Amino acid sequence: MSIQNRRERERAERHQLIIDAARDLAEAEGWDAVTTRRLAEKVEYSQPVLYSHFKGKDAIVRAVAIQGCGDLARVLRKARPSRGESRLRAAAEAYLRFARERPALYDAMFVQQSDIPWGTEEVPQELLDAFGELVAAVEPVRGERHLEALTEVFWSSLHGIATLVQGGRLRPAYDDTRLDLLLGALSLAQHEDGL
Amino acid sequence: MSIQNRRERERAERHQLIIDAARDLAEAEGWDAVTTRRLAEKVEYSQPVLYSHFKGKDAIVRAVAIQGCGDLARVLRKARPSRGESRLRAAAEAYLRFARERPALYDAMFVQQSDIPWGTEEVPQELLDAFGELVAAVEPVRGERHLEALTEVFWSSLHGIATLVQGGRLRPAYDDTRLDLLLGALSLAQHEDGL
DNA sequence: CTCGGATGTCTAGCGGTGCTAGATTTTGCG
DNA sequence: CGCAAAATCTAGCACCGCTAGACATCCGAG
Repeated sequence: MSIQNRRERERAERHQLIIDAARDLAEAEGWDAVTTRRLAEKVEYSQPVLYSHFKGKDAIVRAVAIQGCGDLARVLRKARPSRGESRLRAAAEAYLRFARERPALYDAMFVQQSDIPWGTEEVPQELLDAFGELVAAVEPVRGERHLEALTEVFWSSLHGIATLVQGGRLRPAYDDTRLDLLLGALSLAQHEDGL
Repeated sequence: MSIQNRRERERAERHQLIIDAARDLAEAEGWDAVTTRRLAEKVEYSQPVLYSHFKGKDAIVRAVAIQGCGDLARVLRKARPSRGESRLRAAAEAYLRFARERPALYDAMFVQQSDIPWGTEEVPQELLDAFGELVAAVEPVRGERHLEALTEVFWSSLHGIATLVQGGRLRPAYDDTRLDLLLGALSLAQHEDGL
């Protein structure tokens, strides 16, 4: 009984150790550097141990991605607008900061294709949480518009900006103007001049 | 002299043959299926021939991507609004259709990271053309806003939608509503009710 | 305390990848 | 024809994800 528990606990710890090592290695050197050999060396076990925890390399990346969604949800929840700032802007800035500061993690979450069931069935709770935070940020400006679809537009725009910036495909000089324009467009406020 | 010309011509033809084969193979079976061995087999040469034309596999993908930008530019140029439709909508629909119908090509162009100099120096003309078409589509709704930055927002939103839809991360049921909301937000027109 | 089976871990290897050195064939000219 | 030069191929390297089977460790029964 207790022995069983100890083994399960140790196993769970090692499971998390693998996930952390994969994420750290990816953030330090990119996902190309995350090979099963290097990962095994980093956790100080041989390769087959990885496969006793995960079905394959993809499953490890998937685990990193899902936990990353949890991180993103937390970041968005803590993103509260400073005085005079809209909640929408606070969320947008937090989202883009997350993508900028943790590009490899963001890549695993939303760029690399994976068989995470984003569809209707069995969506990870972490992703629902993150999306829920975006919904909450959009709600104040929703007006008469469809809340979930509008949130998808908001998310898509942020995602597009994040990935195109990361790839060096947008001009850094426009970073601020671009965000202002997006927030102005999504808000119901009539586009005031002078910006 | 003439022999030289003939050789150069044959070489150019084979250069293009490789690019076409890579694109076709990617569109048929995904980029994972594009290995140097399979590609060499498809063009009926051995692997080293590929390396006499391109520095490496990345360079082949890059060539495919750049020519894809030319395709996109052409598609956007031909996208003329039907009666009652805004030019912005025509461009958006053409862009999303391109991404949907040629996902592998789109992936090479804007998702896979590459060292194409998107920055200031030496941007491929094809990309400038494509971006120019987007600028032209945005111009009518620009108002007092910064044209290039607004176009970047438009592009980013389309790109975000295209990639998230491709990854199955957005709900297909909202496809139409989502686009309506985006176009409504970007247009200066006050968001009319009933949609 | 010993021993045997279950559990856990490792070594070694398979078929694949991108890429390249050196051998080999083809080419075109004197 | 003979032969240099150009073009092309064969064969191999180091690495990849993954796994079968050998080996080590552990725990409980006698």
